[in-house]
Amino acid sequence: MLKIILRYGLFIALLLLASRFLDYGLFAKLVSFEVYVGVLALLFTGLGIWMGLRLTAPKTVIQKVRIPSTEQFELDPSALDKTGISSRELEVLRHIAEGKSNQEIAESLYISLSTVKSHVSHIYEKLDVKRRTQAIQAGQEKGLLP
Amino acid sequence: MLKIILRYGLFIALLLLASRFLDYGLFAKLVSFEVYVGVLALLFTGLGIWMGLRLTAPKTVIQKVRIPSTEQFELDPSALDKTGISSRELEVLRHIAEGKSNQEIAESLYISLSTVKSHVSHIYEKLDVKRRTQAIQAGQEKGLLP
DNA sequence: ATCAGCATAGTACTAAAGTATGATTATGGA
DNA sequence: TCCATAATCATACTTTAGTACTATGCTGAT
Repeated sequence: MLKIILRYGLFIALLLLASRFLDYGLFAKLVSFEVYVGVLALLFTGLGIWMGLRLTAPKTVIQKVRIPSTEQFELDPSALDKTGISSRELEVLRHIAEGKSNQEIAESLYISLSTVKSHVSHIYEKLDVKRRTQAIQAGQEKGLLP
Repeated sequence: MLKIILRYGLFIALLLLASRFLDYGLFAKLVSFEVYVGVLALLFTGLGIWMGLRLTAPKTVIQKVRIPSTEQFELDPSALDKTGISSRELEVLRHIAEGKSNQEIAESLYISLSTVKSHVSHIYEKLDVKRRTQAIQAGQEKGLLP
């Protein structure tokens, strides 16, 4: 940010220096003073636009960051007691919400498919649902999932 | 957009006219030519920045619209074009996100199970996923689902 | 008028998901 | 210490989900 401003200052200084050598006097016979000012105006307007975009670019980045995160999720601690979901079950539930298959969850957690199925069934009982898609919904509503 | 450009053109023209009356001659005894050019440069740079911001303002508006969508969901219309999801497919996707089985969706929409499966498969292709849980995720990320 | 895409439906198959039951080990709390 | 519960695993089974075709009628755009 500061670098850009410094560079820009340097650029202006250089232009002013240049104008001392290539000043209006040289163009006086070619173009009118008005045209000279006009060209200058357009030149610096373009520069301004470029600068403006450069300076506001960071804002865009901030907004790009904000959209995906939509605030940071934090687990509702009371939800665990209310539902009776254990820590391991919560872990499995999170993997379910990420769209993983039971097999993939098993591999992620280094446990067998049977164990995952067992956890999953318990989760369904505790959340009072019948399918994993419903478990995702229920988990979100109860503050177990983002 | 065009209005802004026209207004800007008019503004330049007025400035040029003004420069004819208040031209350098009047300031010659007060400031050097370099300073005159410098002031002009700064002036038009400022104008350029303002213009640049004006011209890129629509981008900001789009982002402002997307942020409150966290509270009240409204479908991102461009998401349909981007993904190629049809209206019927979107309907099915919504039922999936509600945790319904294919059979239940079929009954809700008064169509056969085959048709639901057909829609679901097309949804998976278009969202580039393999399971309904992933479809829910993708749908939310792409602005198709709340 | 043709053609791409949508919505519908079917069959046949494979792969996951889900249910039921039983068993072992470890652990924290009454 | 004993017991409930969590975490693990297994087997056998049923139900859904998902894939891969094929097919038909309809509509909107070229």
